[in-house]
Amino acid sequence: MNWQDKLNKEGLRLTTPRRVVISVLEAAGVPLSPQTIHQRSLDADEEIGLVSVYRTLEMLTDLGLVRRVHGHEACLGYVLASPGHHHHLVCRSCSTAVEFSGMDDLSTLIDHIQEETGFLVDEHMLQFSGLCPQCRKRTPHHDQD
Amino acid sequence: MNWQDKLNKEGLRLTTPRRVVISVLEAAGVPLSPQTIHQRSLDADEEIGLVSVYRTLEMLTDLGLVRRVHGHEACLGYVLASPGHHHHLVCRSCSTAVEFSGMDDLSTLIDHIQEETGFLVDEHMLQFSGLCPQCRKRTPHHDQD
DNA sequence: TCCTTATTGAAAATAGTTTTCAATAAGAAA
DNA sequence: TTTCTTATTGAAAACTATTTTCAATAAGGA
Ligand SMILES: [Mn+2]
Ligand SMILES: [Mn+2]
Ligand SMILES: [Zn+2]
Ligand SMILES: [Zn+2]
Repeated sequence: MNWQDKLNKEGLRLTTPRRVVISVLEAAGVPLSPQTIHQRSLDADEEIGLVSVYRTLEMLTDLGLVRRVHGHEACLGYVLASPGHHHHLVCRSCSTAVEFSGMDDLSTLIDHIQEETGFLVDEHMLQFSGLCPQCRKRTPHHDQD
Repeated sequence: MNWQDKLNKEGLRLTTPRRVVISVLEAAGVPLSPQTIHQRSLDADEEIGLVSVYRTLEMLTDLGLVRRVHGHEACLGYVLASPGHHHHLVCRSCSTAVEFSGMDDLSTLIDHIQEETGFLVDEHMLQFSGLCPQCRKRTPHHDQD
């Protein structure tokens, strides 16, 4: 299903600002902040308002089509996300972001935590960072620690 | 080692604002925002500046004595942290935060991700939320889903 | 007790995000 | 295609969070 249908199905309209935000995110493939998305759309001679960037990101996040990616310190930005439960792995050198599920290993961990703490665990946030294959080549090797 | 020594060891001074921030965090046991910490210190008749709260939190975070806790949407706040690598589990009802390590299960997951993606994974952020034992009792039961 | 300097806090500056509201344009219907 | 409804836009203002500046203060070693 294309973007037009995805939005119309929800009674939403595929407008120029929304088209532009989506295409900037598609072209980037790395997490981008609202400001950066806005700047890149201006660079592409698409004069949309920063407010619309915020509103589009919120809307797409609600639909599960975009996801926030966080670092230890702050929110790194927004990336297009495929539907369903998964997590992101971000390269600390070039910011390339890839998705993974990791369901099986995590459920083992969650079971252990529930037993140890007595908590009922129903939500989690998990993100990894490291070096992508390309950036590993450029960086001097370290032995695994 | 007490707080006095922990700070002096680094050439830092244990001042009134720092003492107050620490005692508010100790009394709370749940993640608190800078604003909340400031308000609670005023409530306790300790008139410190909000700026000092920010500066103290940054300093303690750098020393690894305090940790930021995040939700999917935003930063939930700061909690005292024991030294070393671990994660937090936060109750979505009463905000109680407990620590856990989960090293073993995670390293299995990390190995899988490294094999699948070719990334070198060297950092991660993992946080769980759910219901603590007390809050489970107060809440109508749901079967595990 | 003295002295050095790390630290404080009021104020201003900066940054990020949300609200408001009249004008506009998407897309369903005719 | 044209019309009509209303979801959406964007400039401006409001709001909130955080950082910087700098003269005054106080921590703690000497
Ligand atoms: Mn998961
Ligand atoms: Mn870990
Ligand atoms: Zn990379
Ligand atoms: Zn609870």
